[in-house]
Amino acid sequence: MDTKVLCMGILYRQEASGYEIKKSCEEGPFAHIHATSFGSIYPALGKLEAAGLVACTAMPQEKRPDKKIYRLTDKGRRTFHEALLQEPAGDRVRSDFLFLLFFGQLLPSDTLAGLLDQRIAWYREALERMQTCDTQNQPAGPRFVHGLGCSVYQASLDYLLANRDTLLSEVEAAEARAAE
Amino acid sequence: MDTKVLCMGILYRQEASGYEIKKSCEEGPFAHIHATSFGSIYPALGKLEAAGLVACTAMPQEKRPDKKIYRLTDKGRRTFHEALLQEPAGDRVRSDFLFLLFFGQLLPSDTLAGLLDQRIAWYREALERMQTCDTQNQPAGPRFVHGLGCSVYQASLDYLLANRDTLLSEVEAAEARAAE
DNA sequence: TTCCATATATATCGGATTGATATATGTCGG
DNA sequence: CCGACATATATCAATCCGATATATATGGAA
Repeated sequence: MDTKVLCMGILYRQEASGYEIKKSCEEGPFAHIHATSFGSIYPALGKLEAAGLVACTAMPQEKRPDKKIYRLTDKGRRTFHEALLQEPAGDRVRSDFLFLLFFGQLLPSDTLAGLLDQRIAWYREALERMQTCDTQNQPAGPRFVHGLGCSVYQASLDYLLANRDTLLSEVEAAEARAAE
Repeated sequence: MDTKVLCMGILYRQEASGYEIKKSCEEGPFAHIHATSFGSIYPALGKLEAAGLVACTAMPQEKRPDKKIYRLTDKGRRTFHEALLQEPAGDRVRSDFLFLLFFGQLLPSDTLAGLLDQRIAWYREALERMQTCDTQNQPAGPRFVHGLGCSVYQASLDYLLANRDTLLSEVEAAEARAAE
């Protein structure tokens, strides 16, 4: 499932520019589902247009670069439906945060505390944003995924709050022993 | 934080071959932390060796290709400690499963049911494996990350079990309406 | 028994992806 | 007034992914 299918999925719901597609993957409904970058999106849109799966209208904007609005064609819609029937690949997660925590006992304890507090703040903000967004008028799929996301983030936050101090005191104790 | 740092981290704990590093990222202690592939690991080990950060011993094996055991050098150890102080990049998640669920109302309901049940089974197996592994003798970092992983997976599983039937009946109802 | 899937083990390659950078300009706060 | 941030597209080197090649052993199914 590559960036082309991701773009088709976003355009399935509403037309958008490359910039707006990126935003959907960062703060919008696809945040925390599929990370991507401009370097993937623009080439993907180009290929989709060449294949007749999306169409593009340039919107001239005063004092800004033209905005190129893409929308899915009928052919694109059919192709997207077929793509949804492919067997999904396994999740791919890459978390520097978890990797660093894994080696937490090698870090200065204040660095570790900073890392934990930063993450706690991040989860709080993410949850607040997610809880204020209106899901009532959405189809069942987005509502389900949204609820799952909230549950998982809440569980992460709860765990961090419950275990932060224990971890820090263990690491501090190890630091004190090493300083002897 | 690229594959080189990942390899150094794994080799920090114990020496290993490229094959074993991959296994650490799939079933071992780094599963669900940092996904990677042979195509990244072998070149990374080559570069680390060229830079004198790891050393390699070829273990001739009867009836099998030589096993190349890598271990971290002192220089590698120092470099790894420095790498841990770098600001971590944000998590990168890519989940075909969540993407498909998002468009659940476009899928045949039996396909959707299969998707959900497969995932439920996957979480159950993952949790079982995780709960049987001994964490008592591990440092604070791995123990903390392990506990976090269990909490998050448990929350996902609970949500799926609690909401599976609701989602399916909503999608089935939509299917019935469409068939009219 | 033969066949096939799985496991051990390294390695490479094309194509996809990342993160940084370039190019413009507007806005908003200090 | 300046720097940070937002809008907007685009490209590029470095890196990464997934498939494939090369060997062989084991264990289960047909």
